[in-house]
Amino acid sequence: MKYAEVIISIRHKSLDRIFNYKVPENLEPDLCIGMRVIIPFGKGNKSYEGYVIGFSESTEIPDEKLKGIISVMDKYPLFSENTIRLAKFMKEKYYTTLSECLQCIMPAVARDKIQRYVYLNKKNENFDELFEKCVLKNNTQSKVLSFLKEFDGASVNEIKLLTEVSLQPIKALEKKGLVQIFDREIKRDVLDFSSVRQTKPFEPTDEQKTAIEFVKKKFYDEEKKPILIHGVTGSGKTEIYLQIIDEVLKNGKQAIVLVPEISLTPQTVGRFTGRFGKRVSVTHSRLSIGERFDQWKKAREGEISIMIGPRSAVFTPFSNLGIIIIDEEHEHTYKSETTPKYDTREVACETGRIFGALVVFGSATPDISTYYKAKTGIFDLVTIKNRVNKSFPDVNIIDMRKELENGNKSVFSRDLLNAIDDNLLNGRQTILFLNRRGHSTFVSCRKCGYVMECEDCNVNYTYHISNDRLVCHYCGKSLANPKNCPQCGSKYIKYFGAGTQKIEEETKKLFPEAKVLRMDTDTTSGKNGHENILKKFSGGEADILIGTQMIAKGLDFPNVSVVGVIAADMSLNSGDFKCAENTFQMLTQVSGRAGRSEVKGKVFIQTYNPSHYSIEFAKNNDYLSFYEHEIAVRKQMMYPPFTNIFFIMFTGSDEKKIIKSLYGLIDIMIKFNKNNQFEHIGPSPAVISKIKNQYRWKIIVKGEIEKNLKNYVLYCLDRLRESRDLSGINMNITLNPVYIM
DNA sequence: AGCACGCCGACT
DNA sequence: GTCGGCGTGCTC
Repeated sequence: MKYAEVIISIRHKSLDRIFNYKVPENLEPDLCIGMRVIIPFGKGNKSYEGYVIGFSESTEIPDEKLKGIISVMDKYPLFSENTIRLAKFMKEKYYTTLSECLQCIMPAVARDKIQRYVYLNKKNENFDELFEKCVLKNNTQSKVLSFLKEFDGASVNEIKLLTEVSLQPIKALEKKGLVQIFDREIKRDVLDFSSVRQTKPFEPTDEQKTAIEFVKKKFYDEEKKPILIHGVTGSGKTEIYLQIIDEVLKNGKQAIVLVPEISLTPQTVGRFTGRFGKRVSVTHSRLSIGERFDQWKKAREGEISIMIGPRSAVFTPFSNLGIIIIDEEHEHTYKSETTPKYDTREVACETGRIFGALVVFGSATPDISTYYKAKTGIFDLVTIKNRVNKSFPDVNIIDMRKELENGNKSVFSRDLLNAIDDNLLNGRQTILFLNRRGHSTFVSCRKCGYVMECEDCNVNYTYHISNDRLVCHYCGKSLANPKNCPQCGSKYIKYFGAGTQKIEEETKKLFPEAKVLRMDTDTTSGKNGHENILKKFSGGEADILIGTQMIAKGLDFPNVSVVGVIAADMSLNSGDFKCAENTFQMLTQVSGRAGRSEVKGKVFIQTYNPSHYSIEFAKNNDYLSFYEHEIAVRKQMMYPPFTNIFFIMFTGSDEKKIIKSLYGLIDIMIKFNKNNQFEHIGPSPAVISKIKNQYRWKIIVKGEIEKNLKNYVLYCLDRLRESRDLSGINMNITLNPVYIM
C-alpha cells in the first residue's frame, strides 16, 4: 500500500502538518506530487481539498486511523518538489501555513471553484431582437447583457462580482437563448500580435555593454549572487534586459520579467514581443482566471519562454528557469498586502537559489535597503550613469511660499504656467503630476467650520466634481454633495486641498485652447482604461496629461518636454520613516518623463520645503549623495536596513477592548524582553484611526535580528491569546511593512 | 476550522 | 434527575 502525504486546505496553525492517506489502487496510476485530492477529514469525514506533497511506502500511523483518498482533482501536477521547497521557505518567512503558501503559488484556478464562462449567443438568429427586448424589459438581465457586451466570455463569478447580480438572471438568459455557458473557456490569446513591430538589438552604449557583459558572465557562474542594475532614468535598462534574455534563451532556459502592475502597459510588453515575438506571454489581474491559467499552462509546457507580469508572475512554472528580472525593484507593490505577505524580491532570490536561476534587480532609484545590500557585497552592483543619447532635464525647484508672498494663490506657480504656455505654442506636450485623486480633499462650512467626514472612517470626504458627490477614499462610500452645511445649515461650503480633478478644472480654465487628459483610478476603470488614455496622449490627441502615481513610471513620450510636480511635499509629510526615500524616488521618476528626445526637458517641482535633502538631491539627479545622506539617517535613527520593524495592528468595533488587549500585549512583551533587545512603541491609534467602523490601534516593535524579532513577537502574541479573550479583534501583523500606518 | 467529549447550572 | 451551555482536544 502506498501512502500520500497530504496538506489539508484549511488555514489553521494546528493543522499545518502532513496527514497520511491511503492511495486506493485504482487512483495510484493517476496520482503525482503536486496534485490536488479530495479527502475525508475529521470526525464527520467532511470532504476537503488536500495537496499531495509526497509519498511513503509505510507509515507509523495505525491502520485503523488511516483513511483513503476519495478522488484526484487534477490531471497534471500544479506544483513541483522545488515549489514545495519554496512554499516551505515562505511559510517560515511570512509565518503562515503551508497550505496558504501552496495556494499562493498555484495558478488562480486552483483557488477558485470550477469556473463557468458566459458567452453572448450571437449565433442565435433572433439574437439582436431578443437582446433589444430584454434590455428594455428586465432591469437585472440588461445589466448582465451590457456587461457581456463589453467583456464577452467573462466567468460567472466575474459577472456576479462586477454587476452584483445573482446566478438566476444569468441562467434565465441562457434559457432565452441569449447566452451560452461553458465549463471550459474558449482559448484566447491575451496578446495582440497583429500590431507588433519586430525590433533588432540596438548597438549598446559602452556603459550598457559593460552591464550586459557583466550579467552574462554571472549567468554562467555556478554561484549566483543577485545583481542590482542601478541605471538612471532613460539609461536603456530594458534594452539591457532584452539582450541578457536573448542569451538566456539561447541556453534553452526561460525568463521571468517582473514589473509593477502600474507599468504593465502594452508599451512595456511591446518592447519584449517586438524582440521575442510569440515566445513572450503576459499575465495580470485584468485577465480572467481562465486566461491566466492558459498562460500558466503555456509556461509549464514550454510553449513560451518569457513571462511578463506583476508580483504573482514570480511563481510562473517554467521547467528550466534561467533568470528573474525585477524591474523598478524599489516599487512597494512588490510586497503583497494579503497573506502570505511575501516580498517578491525575497521570493525571487529564494526561487533563484532553489532553481539555480540568476536574479537581476533594476531601478533608477533603488530601495535604500537594496542598495545597502549591493554596497555590502550581498548583491553585485552595476551602475549606468548616463542616458542614452539624451541629457538630463533642467530641474527647477519652486518655493511656493514665495509665490504666496507675491500674491499668487493659485495651485500653479508663474514659472510653471509660462512653461506650459511656451510648450503649447511649440506644439509640445506637458505632464502634470499630483498624487491625489478627486477634486478637493476636504470640504468644510465657512460659517461654522464643520468638516465633511465619513462617519464610518476617520477620514475627510473627497469631493468629486464629475458626479458632484463626496467620496470616502477608504471605504468607497459616497453621498450627494450637500447644498447646505449639515451642522448649521449655511450655504457657504468651501472646497480645500487640490486633487487631480481640481487641477484639470484649473488647467482648462487657464488654457481653454489646450486639450487636457486626466489619468487616475477614476478615469482608468474598465479593461482598457489605461491603454486608451495613454494611446490618446502618445498619439498627440492631447497637450496636457494630468495624473497620479500611474503617470510617473516608465512611460516614454518623446514629445513631452515639460513636467510639473504640483505638490512635492505631500509624500514628505506622511510621517513614515521612508518619506524622504519615497519623495526622492517619486521626483526622480516623474522628472525622468521629461526630455526623452532631442529637446531638452524642463521639470518644475513646486514645494514648501525647497531645501529638504530629498528635493535637493532629486534636482541634481544625484542618487548616490541621497543614499549616503539617507543611510546615515537610518543608522542614527535605527531604522531599516539597520533594524527590523514589526508592525502589529488590532482592528475591531470595540475600541476599548482593542486598547486593553494591546496594553496586555505590551505587558507580556516587557516580561519576555531579554537584555532589552527589542524596543516597543505604542499602543497608539493608526494614522487612519477608523475604517468602515473598525477602530485601528497599533504597536511597533523594533529589533536588530529579524528571526529573533519574529519569534519574540509571535511568542508574545501566543501568550496573549492564551491569557485573553480576543474574539472580535482582527490582528494584522507585518514585518517591515511598506508603510507604518 | 469543525466536531465530539466533558463538566456545571436551570428546567420538566 | 436531564437538557444544554461552550471550554478543551483531536483530526491521517
